[in-house]
Amino acid sequence: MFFGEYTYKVDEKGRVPLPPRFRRQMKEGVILTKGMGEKYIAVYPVTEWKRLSDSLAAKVVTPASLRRLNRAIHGSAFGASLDGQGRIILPFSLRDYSGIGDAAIVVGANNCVELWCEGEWQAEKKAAEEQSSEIIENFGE
Amino acid sequence: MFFGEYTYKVDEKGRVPLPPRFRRQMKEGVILTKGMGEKYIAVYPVTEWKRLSDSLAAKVVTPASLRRLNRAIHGSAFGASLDGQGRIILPFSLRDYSGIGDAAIVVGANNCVELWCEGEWQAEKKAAEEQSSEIIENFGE
DNA sequence: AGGATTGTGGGGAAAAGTGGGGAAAAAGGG
DNA sequence: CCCTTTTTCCCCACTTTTCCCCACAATCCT
Repeated sequence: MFFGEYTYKVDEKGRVPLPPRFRRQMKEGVILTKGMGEKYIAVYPVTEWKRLSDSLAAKVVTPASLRRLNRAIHGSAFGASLDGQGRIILPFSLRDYSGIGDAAIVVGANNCVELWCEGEWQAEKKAAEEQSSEIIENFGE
Repeated sequence: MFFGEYTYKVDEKGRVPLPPRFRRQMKEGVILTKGMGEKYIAVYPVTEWKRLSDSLAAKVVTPASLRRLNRAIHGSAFGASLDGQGRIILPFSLRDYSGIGDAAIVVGANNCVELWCEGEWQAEKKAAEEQSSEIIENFGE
């Protein structure tokens, strides 16, 4: 279970530290992918990734749209592991996609960790705030 | 069950004592989140937080808004535990959000504890006072 | 009044953030 | 095919921050 919001620098080599609390669950390595929908980088522990990947494989036989999703997800996936300081290296293609420059917002999102650039993250938070207030209002029913 | 209103100082390191009566229920650690709607910090015992988190996951249906709500809730949640003196450390982002400076109002609110800054708390109390009479009138139905 | 508990503050050890150097591996050219 | 150049990756080191413990003073309870 991941939660919390942290800000880290990205050094010249494209390395980003992950919060110490997250590291134990990522000892076995991680998978980096493009986020779905919004522009961020998703970081899955390998065990969690396998779960998702398997559940997708079970459904992928017929529908073309699912095959396409499957291809998109796996095609842009990178394996990575933490170095001695608990950092991962971001492939350039993902850094470019997400807009992350020399700083990254690291967000715990339950079963995965998300990396955002400052601007996109602010916009997302604002959007979430507007949307969630209405969800919460209707929550009692 | 938490109730009562207390005022504590926040020291230079961002530490706030919790009332001794609350501490036993928080031995296992707590989760700090932004309050919903008004600007305060909510403090949940971990067991209570899991209950809420689960019931929320069960209710939300559509994937897009689920992702966003999931992110909003987990992203603004922080784990913490009491030190030897019964204090917790407030992350800077939450202190900033709530407007809490060097003093905090600690309010027991049944299943969680709320931390308010002086100004917001006075405004909230006043608003509650004006509304409460009519709320109570309609409560039986 | 005395003891125990609590609010408040600070100091020191440990860990985390950040940056850089060097060895191994990969790529490229002769 | 081998040597040179570049890139990658791992380890080391420094600085800052965090966290845990101890200490004093005020308050509450008996």
